[in-house]
Amino acid sequence: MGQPSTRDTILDAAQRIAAERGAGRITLDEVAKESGLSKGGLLYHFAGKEALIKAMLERLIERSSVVREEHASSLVGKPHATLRAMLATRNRDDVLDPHVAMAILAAAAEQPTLLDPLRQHIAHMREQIIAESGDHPAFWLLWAAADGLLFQQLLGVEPYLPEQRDAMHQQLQLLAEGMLK
Amino acid sequence: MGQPSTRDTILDAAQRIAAERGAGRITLDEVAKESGLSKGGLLYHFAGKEALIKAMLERLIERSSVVREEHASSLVGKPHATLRAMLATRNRDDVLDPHVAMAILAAAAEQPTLLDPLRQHIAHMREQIIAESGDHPAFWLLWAAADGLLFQQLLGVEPYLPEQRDAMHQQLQLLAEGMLK
DNA sequence: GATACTATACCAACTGGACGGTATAGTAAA
DNA sequence: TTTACTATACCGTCCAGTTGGTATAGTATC
Repeated sequence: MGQPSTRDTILDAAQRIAAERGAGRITLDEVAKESGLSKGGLLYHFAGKEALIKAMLERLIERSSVVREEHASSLVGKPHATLRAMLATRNRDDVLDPHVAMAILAAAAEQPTLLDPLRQHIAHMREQIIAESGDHPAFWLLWAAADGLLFQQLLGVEPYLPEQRDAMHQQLQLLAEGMLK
Repeated sequence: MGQPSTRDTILDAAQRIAAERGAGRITLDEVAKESGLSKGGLLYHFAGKEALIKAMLERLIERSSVVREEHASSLVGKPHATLRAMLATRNRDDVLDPHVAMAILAAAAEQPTLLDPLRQHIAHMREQIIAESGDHPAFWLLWAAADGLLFQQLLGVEPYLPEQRDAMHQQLQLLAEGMLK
């Protein structure tokens, strides 16, 4: 593996700030300092703050796709591979730091179009699942449950105990097995 | 019914701004103007912006509680009344405007303790459900699915089609009926 | 019933800091 | 000569919060 591109260095820095100091601390000045660049250098790579956040989101989507597709490829032959892979990899927080997710959420609150790349990705996955498994409401309900567990964790509003978290995801997969069979 | 208190007038104004102009437009100046008060007058009633948002959240919680308890009381005798009521009233957006929810989410991104009233409310509902129905992971999974549908709607990241939304909620309640028996 | 005082509910103007973005001049490497 | 920066200074705007004051209503006192 070669050294990361400057772009990635910047995105790493932005993520580090979000994770360690909170979503609200992602300012151009701070990101520049954290990435060891000047502000001018930072703005050379990203047209503005919005572009920076959008790039963070896009990288996140790509990475989670890689993880999911990796998992899906281990399920070859079995039915509902994409759906299963989604449910199985949704809770891996090595790919989505809560603080980073909150940073994107906060930005999306003021700029809804920012989530467009995500919406596109979702539409794509929807198509893939339909092609693989058909279009049944139960599938979307499983998806919603997975999203629910994720959002509850992100916002710290789980009704269950923290140590139950993994059990909840297992439970969901168990339920899915039953429904998909 | 008497005229609303100034506090409520202010909270109404803030919600209106969020709903009509977007979450990012809730500034003290705008809320003051919209509520027909001066900024000083506004700050007489709320110690600061955080207090204002917190009050919005608290009023939202209270209102949704009223709706839910109303529904629950129509289920007297039947088992799992609270859980059923939660699932049945979760999708009523007359009580939670998406933009208002986003405003609170955005604020929570920078000030996580802001959601504490919500966390307390959740803990309370958890206890109530456990007392009524016991502590079974399946219950929390139903809750997660309801939250998932809600968050997907708030963020506009539903995998299903918009016109399927109500059907999804019905589907969830159907599933719940099966699980709760 | 006039006077003094207090609490409540505001208003208008201002301050100060944060922050996104721009500008400029220069450097180093390929 | 283009690409990829550094360094620094600066601008404009937004916006939370402060300050010092006013109007009104009520209460207590003499």
